[in-house]
Amino acid sequence: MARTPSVKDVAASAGVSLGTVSNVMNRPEVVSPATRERVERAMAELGFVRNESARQLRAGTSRTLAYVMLDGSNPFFHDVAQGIELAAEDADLSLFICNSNGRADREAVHLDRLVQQRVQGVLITPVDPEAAHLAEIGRRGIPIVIVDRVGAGAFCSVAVDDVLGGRIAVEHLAEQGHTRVAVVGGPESIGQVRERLQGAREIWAELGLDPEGLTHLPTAALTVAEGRSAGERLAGIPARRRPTAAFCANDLLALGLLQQSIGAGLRIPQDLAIVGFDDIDFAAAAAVPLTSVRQPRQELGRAAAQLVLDEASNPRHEHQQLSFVPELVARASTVARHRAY
Amino acid sequence: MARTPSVKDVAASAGVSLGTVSNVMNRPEVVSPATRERVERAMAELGFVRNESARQLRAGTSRTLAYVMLDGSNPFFHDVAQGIELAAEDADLSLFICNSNGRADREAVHLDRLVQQRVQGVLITPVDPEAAHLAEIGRRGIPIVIVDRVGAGAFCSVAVDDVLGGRIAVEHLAEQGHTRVAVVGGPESIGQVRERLQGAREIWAELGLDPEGLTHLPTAALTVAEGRSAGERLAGIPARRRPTAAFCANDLLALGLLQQSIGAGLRIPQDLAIVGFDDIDFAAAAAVPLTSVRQPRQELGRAAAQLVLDEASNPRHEHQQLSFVPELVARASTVARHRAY
DNA sequence: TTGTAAGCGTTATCAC
DNA sequence: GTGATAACGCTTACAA
Repeated sequence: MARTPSVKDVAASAGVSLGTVSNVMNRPEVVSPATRERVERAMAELGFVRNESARQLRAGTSRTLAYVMLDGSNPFFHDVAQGIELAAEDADLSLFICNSNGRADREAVHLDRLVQQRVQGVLITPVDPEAAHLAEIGRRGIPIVIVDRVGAGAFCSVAVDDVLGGRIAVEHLAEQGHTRVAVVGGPESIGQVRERLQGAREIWAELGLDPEGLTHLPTAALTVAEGRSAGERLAGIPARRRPTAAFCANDLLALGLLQQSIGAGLRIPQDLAIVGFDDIDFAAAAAVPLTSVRQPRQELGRAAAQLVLDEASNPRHEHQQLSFVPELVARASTVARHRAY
Repeated sequence: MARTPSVKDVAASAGVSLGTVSNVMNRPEVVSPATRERVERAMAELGFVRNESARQLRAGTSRTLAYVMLDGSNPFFHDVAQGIELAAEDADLSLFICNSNGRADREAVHLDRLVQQRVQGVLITPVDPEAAHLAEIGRRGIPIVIVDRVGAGAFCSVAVDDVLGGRIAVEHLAEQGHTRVAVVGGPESIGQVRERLQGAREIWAELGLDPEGLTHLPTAALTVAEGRSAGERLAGIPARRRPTAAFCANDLLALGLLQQSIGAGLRIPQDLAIVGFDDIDFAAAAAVPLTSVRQPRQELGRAAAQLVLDEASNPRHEHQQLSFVPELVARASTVARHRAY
């Protein structure tokens, strides 16, 4: 198979100069219709396709955005990515999707590569928003936006108010009359976990409920398996002290807890009410549809992409912390006789 | 912020020539330890990072693979992508992930872009493996591997045997004593659906069961919502003709059907047994853990990546159709008193 | 061991 | 309206 044709080949084939071919692609209005058509025909015949690397080299920057997600096994992040992709498309950019899987070292490796690619901007849900390698990217002049976490001010960020999310989840449970509630989630090294927990505690205190009634059930990760394990520990608590409701730090935990509880013969929500967080599609699809604190997943991604693009192109860009308001979506896992879906 | 430093800057700063800097990066053994160290210090001081576009331009090809998935909302494809990513990493390549969302036009747009990027290879779960734009890529000399679908022979492909998958699913149900089984899935424009259905019919005939006993419940898509809708239609069938088991063309359908059925008060599997396909993580996490035909998702991706890399680098490469054997994972949705998980 | 120079494909700035 | 030419940053012969 012959080398793929370049502008030079097209120029030769059309009997024009190289610059004219470039003009046909980039400023067609400046070239006469006749030659333009001739060039276009040549391009079609040869099967010419622009070489993006050459373009990038010339332009100094790629036509690419990147998203480094925190956990590829959580659909939440893919929904965020989907939102980013839509915005990227509108700007005619490609999107690199990477997955740190919660590991700082993987994250650093990905970022390294992205800098080499000279991506126009980096969107990231970081393992640790304070990490040095993030600041490093920023110092390089590459726009960077923190997603689903509030940045330190050194970067733009897009997130929902996790404290508020924790508040509305627990407030909802309190409204249903629960006085013993477990907050399920961990590790606390994850900022989202800390803040959702904090919100839960705040509202509990404000409602004047017995501090003993709110317990924290720590988990090692935000996974379905950990949710199941939390369910087992919950079942081990003596009945008169056992929480009648659980607020899980994300939907995966909630789904695991739901499964374990149903398997153990509990009725949801009569014996145990459950609230998740994120409102991934599978939350609504559960056997007992899951009440969840909704994050506008795609919107989060889209907004983040717009911020990064603004930073990339607007010289007067100022960093901003975008905060979305989370919303409680009540379903059957907390409200008896709720419509199934 | 100053322009990001180039090899030239490093060379100047280290007091060596440009070629030497390049040697430090690409054949360090050929340069003396002293100068090497000097160059490395200069690189660190300036914060030098290779420009990947320039490298690519020179090399003629990028260090990038691409995966075009069929449905971003189905975790199955993300698991495949994860397998690809692992293999890509081993080969020190980056991975572009695109999503056609089942639309041929989006697929074509993505492929266009990937050709412009001069990706080393394309992995794709195509809307239609016979589509002209696929052949086009191949003609360009870009290695291409069909994932989760058997290619026409013009390409490599990696898939499980979907016909066999359909067979083992329905055979399992027959073994449980079911004589009225619904096969849920569509549209039939999707090859996977056709073949799984075909397998179901084959084994049904071979087992000598009443042909009337196997019905096809078509759906408009392979989604949770369509699964629910199928459940409603199922419920509408008069009890003495109503299937006692359902084989769904994928897990999303099965999850939707499961949810709807439980909501309608059916006991699973006593009133309705359900088998899915893919064995995504959420299948095991369902309230009634879902029996499913397991595809080795990561393995599929990994194998596909290896094929594409072989095609990219091995001049004596020959196209091959890799076929994995699907495996039934029996859980509580078909087997009463099955361990919960 | 190190330096020099050509070239990858594109775009933009000039003359013509 | 069109053509020649330099430049982007890197790699790799080949020369010193």
